[in-house]
Amino acid sequence: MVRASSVKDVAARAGVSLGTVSNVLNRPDRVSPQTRAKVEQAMHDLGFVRNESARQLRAGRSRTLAYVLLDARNPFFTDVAEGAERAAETAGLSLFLCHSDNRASREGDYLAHLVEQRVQGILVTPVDPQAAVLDDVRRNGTPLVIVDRTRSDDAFCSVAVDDELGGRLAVEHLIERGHTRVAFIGGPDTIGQVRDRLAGARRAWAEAGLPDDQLTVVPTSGLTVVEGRSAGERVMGVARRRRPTAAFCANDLLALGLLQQLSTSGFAVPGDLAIVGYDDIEYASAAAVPLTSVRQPRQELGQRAAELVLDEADNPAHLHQQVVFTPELVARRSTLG
Amino acid sequence: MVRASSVKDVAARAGVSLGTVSNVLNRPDRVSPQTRAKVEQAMHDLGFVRNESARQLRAGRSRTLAYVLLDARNPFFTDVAEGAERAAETAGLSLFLCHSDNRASREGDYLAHLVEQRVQGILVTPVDPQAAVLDDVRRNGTPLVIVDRTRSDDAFCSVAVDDELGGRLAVEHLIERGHTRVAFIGGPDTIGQVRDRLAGARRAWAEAGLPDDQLTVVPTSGLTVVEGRSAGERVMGVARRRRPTAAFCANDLLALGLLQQLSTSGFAVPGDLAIVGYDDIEYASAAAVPLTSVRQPRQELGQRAAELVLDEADNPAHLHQQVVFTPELVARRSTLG
DNA sequence: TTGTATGCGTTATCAC
DNA sequence: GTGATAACGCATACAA
Repeated sequence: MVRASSVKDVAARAGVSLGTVSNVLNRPDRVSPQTRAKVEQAMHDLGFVRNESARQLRAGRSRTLAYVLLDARNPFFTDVAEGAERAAETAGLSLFLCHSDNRASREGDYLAHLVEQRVQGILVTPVDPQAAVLDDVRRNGTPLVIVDRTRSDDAFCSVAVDDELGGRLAVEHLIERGHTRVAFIGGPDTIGQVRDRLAGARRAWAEAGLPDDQLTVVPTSGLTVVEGRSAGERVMGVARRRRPTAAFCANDLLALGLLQQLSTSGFAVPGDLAIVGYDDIEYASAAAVPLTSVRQPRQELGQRAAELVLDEADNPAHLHQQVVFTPELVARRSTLG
Repeated sequence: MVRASSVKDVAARAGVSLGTVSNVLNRPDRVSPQTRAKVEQAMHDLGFVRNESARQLRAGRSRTLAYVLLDARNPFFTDVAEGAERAAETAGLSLFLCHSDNRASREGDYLAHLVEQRVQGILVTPVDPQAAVLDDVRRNGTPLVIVDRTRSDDAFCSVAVDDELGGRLAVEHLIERGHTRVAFIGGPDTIGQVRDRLAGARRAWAEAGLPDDQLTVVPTSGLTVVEGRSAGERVMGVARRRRPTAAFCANDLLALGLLQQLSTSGFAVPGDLAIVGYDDIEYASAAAVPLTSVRQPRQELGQRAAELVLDEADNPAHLHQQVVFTPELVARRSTLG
């Protein structure tokens, strides 16, 4: 096909005016059945497809949302995306995914492009929630919602999950199961999520009246399977009578690595060490010993974010809000034996 | 911000004509430094952002590519996307990801929207490579490349990996390691990839002069961890002297499930059963026993696909081509002991 | 019911 | 070096 055909071409072929073709497209009831048939035939013959750019230029707004995410490989984000997708579908919009791959430059490129495209709204899990690029988007009038991060000011809507509560839930569960020596495995503490989960854990520990030094921190340099294995070696290297009887991992990948290391070394889970993970990714329940984990309402997170961005786009009286979801503990064999 | 500002607004504020503003944007060398400074100042003051729709309407083409993929949760596809992303970045384009989630209807919606947007090109791993929706895209003049699937006709460019060769590599490796009773684990055989990998395995088996009935097929109803575990129970339930000494799994998730089942039941890998997986996903090398696996050049797949779609968009003499990449066996402890 | 004219924001061509 | 103007494809207000 040399050139896509336009309403003008359709009009010519159907022997009607350009306005009539437009009416067939947008107010078919105002067109007589015969004329409509003629026009539709012509559209079919020519393989006519609306030009969205022209439409959008005229309408002043587009029919798409976008989610700029940090890591497409992390099931957490794809689940969030799934929730956003559903909300978009309901609103008759398309959702495009943009993978920043944790790189600020790529995130910036995407945001700039999306603003130029005049998308209806942007969801973003930013590399840095404080970064000025986000304010630039706002200045240019594109609605934006921050997902799974929060920002000190309230210049944007945001949706997140209460990580401190998540940490608390994990540790309270372990305390209930009778553990009095627990390891927190996670890091680096530059990650806000890690800090908050640990803070919640500590608070629960203190409230139970347990001595500070029996909740030990085993730092990792990342939230990966490999780091989990290495942490496992450190934890199990401790003399038995001083060794923790349970571990709370800052995410499931760490927990899976830990689990692997233990079974390789002949330790029993939860007999020698009980384990709680975080995120409840699919692999958590599919692990050799199904993992107890803290579940975040991922799809709801995405769905709510999309709803907020649409409200900001449509509702002149829109007010920014910070939505915080409640996590939930899912108990499985790794703590229940 | 009530309304985004346009070149006209900028021109008014800078006290120049609209054409000059355009020159500043597109041919800055034709504008005197003073004028340019004035205009740039005005753009800054107003927070001017180019309207991509108008630009695109004028130019007749957009500056984006899209990849419509089946399953954002599968690391295979996200790696393909990563490769495409790199190629897009090199060409100064943005790549949008569209997640069809294996649903033909959503795939259709996305394709329609992308055609209306007049994107420069579409990469797609389709639910059904033969489906007519793909031809519709072509009829409307949007370049399209099929990724990781092939089609009987050659109406499109496609990039894929030689699955039959992959199956052959896996089985040849096991034969070299001295195995003479092997299980192929995978299914359902409605999936072309599964059929091809098995076909390759059978061919290698026959060429080695081994008896047909010593390559047994253990069917699964999906390519998941859970299915892998259940297959493990079936394989290891066989009396020892008739039991396979090695298994070739149609993908890594199956292999991981199998591995879990074995270690839970006290079997040794590769001592009691050697395992070869397929895809070489990240978790394969991070498994308790690192997995031997067949690696596909995922990023190259995406990169090449993007290059092909750009060639189709730019080059009038473009010819469709079917690119088939060669897989590679990565040997690790699960077969080497 | 159908046709005509206008403008959305940008770019490029052509005078000045 | 700068400014006026037409065109991209569509949707709408209005005229016929």
